[in-house]
Amino acid sequence: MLTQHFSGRNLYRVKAHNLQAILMGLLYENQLSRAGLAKLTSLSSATVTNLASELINQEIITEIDPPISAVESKRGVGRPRRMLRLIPTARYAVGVHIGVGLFRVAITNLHADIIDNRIVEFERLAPALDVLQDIASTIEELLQATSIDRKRVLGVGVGASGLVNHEQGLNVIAPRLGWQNVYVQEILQGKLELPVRVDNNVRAMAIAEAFFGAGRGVSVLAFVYGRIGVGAGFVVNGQVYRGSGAGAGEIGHTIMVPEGGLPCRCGAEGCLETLVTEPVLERIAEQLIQEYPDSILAQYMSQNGDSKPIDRIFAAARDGDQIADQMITDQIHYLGIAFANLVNILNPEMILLGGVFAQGDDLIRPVACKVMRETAFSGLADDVIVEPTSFGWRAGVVGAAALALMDLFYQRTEEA
Amino acid sequence: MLTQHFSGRNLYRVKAHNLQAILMGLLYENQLSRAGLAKLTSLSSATVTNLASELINQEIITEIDPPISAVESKRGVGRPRRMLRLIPTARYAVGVHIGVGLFRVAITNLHADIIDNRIVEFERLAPALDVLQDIASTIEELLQATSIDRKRVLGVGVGASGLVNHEQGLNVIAPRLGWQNVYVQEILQGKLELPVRVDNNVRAMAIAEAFFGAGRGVSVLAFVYGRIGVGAGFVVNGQVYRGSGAGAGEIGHTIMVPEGGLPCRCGAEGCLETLVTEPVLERIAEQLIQEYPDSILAQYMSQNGDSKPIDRIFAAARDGDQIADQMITDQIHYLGIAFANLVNILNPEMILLGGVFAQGDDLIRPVACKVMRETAFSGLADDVIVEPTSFGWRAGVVGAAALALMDLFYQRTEEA
DNA sequence: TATAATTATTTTATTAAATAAAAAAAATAA
DNA sequence: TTATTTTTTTTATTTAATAAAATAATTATA
Repeated sequence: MLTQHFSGRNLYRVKAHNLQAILMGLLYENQLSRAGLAKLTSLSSATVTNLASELINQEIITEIDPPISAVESKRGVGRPRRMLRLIPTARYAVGVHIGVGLFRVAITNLHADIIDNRIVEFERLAPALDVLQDIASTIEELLQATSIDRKRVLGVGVGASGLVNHEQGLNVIAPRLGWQNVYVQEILQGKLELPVRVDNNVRAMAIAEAFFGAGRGVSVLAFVYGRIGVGAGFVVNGQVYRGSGAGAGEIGHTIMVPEGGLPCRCGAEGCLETLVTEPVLERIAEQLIQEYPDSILAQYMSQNGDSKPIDRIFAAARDGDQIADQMITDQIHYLGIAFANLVNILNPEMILLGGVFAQGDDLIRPVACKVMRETAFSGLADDVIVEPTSFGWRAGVVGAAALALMDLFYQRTEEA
Repeated sequence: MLTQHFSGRNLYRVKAHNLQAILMGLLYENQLSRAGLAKLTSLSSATVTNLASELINQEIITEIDPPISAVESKRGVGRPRRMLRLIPTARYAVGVHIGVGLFRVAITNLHADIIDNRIVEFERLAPALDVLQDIASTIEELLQATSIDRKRVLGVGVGASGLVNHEQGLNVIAPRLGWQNVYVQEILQGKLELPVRVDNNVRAMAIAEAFFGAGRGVSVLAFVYGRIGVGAGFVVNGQVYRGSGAGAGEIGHTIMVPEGGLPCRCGAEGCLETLVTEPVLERIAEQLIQEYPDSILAQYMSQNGDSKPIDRIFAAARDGDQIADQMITDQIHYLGIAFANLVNILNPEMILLGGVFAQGDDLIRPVACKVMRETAFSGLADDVIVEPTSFGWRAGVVGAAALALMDLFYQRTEEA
């Protein structure tokens, strides 16, 4: 049952909320005077003074030394303001991104900047418990290596793939790992003496962007990630949108071709995932090089080297291969339609791209945007900002750390 | 810019919030003791006593007379609780549903029960100002007729069709009325001495269901309305979801057939609206009766009488016409896919149907549900509750009144 | 039947927190 | 030098919630 809108506000929760409003204000604006904070939060200046000095005593925020130069940007009459800012190293968070056969662990400061990180491979079908044990050990090792005071570590955020129930910290199903009903939060919390929060990894990336990346201040943000599957995460008015159960954002399984579409591993036919993922693009490229053995594409694909097939496809398209370019255009057309559908339903202000969509941004974005704007209802997509993720391949770990930062620091709701 | 999560909590806002938590609790539970309210809101019983007596003095809530009969349901030891409940007639709200060539006005009490209502036709392409003048006069007339004290009327809610910006009270575009950028709120507020709130009419219906109808207590509610077009409204955790601009819920223009779909009046091809609206079903029925002139469908369609063609189509299907039944199944198949897409993206707990979808509920719902459950990702739709609207044809006006009730009473956020 | 136990509500005194108003601080402008 | 302006801090006050105690109204039990 839903109880949010019945819940009263106790006084200590008011203070906690106001402290967090100040922290969020400083996170968002980077530096702000007490007067500026009072205006932003609509609290009185006296209250801001009090709350700020509390945060200064706790060494979470600090006054910035006044600029020595008199040639300061905009200086007016009156007592000069003293700017406040967060001390980014006051607290830390650990982020864990669980990929397919590989996990990444990073420790970040309050700005979600990575201090140090580890990448560890694991057997794709290893038991969940073994992988989680591995993760726990890696976190311990990372904490040792960075010699960060454990008391300053807020906790661990985990971005897992598949359906994840954030409230229960439960990875309901992760098809590609063969995981089912893994209580990640409980298990990891047992191994580490730290609070743990778990969410879907794409949702975590959306959180990172909404509070620490390109999506700061955006009212409705959609993050769309494509790799082996396609998923989306939404942040609405500074709140993560998770749906009623575990499963908002499964955009990869929206039906694009209701008749005669390719079968998807989910059982349905014509899902977006059958059209625009990394394996799909690779498979089509393989077919094309049979048909056009003299193309740049065929040449690039057969070369030796470390680069992944998808990178070669993008490289071929960039180097003028019409076949590859047309193939990408044809397939990404469907991504554009998916974006239009997203716009029609959710009306986001911004769509950010991750994974292969970010890797091939120069090839993918123009096509997807054009189709989206042509297709969406009555100019609804005209002002939608579409950009690649600001975190590159780090989106996963930064997202997981951001999840911990929001849940355990900036928007913490648990009782003291 | 987005400022919600920076805003501090002033003390008077705390009290206002707690008063509203009590009102929402009583709205939701119908009757509740002070102790029950304390538990629900997590406020102390002393606080509940104080706030409740304030509301009793204002004659907004009242104590229920204790049951005379000793054979009361569940009675335990201890001092018996005194139940509190809303006085539904303490305040009233006016709802206005602007349809195509027809508007409905109703006045409701705090439970969104209709006290009295009017239905007025207007020329479909009449200037917006004339229609709004008509609406204002009808409201005045209704207030006169019911002789309700104007001081007890909270305000007017308006459900308009097309894109509506709630914040600005602006009907951005209403294609079927030829309206563009009509400042409905400003105009009506000028004509009436009452606060006015405007929103999209389907969104208004969602609000009605979420707070006064079948969707009470539902975490994520989607209301899907079909008539001449198809639209949706969402209520998430007791908050209306409106998107970043005016346009969340334009589900009718999501693309169902990306290749070879029928052209839609919106310019795109293969929109849901080209497949499952009232005019589309009628058009296909017309074609079918050419082909099958001896069918029940043909017979019903050619009969004299007042009933609308769509009712005859449904009647034919109900009376065993295979042609009509198959046609409905074929078309509603797409509605099922649209539901699956909605489930994949938003993961609602409940989907409520309005308009033709409610009229033909017995024929439509089983098909749409079946397809939805078969198509949605990994059992995500298994627990989704699908039902027809609990307000029938009143959904529009009740929705508009509900909008006013929420904005101006139960969830009012404006400063005192 | 009297008394104990239980639960709900109200009252009283206290506490937490925000804030208005005044004061102080630190600059520029006249 | 003095006035003005703006920011910050301090002081006194106000608002609102709440803990604890008291009261009320019942059932259970001796």
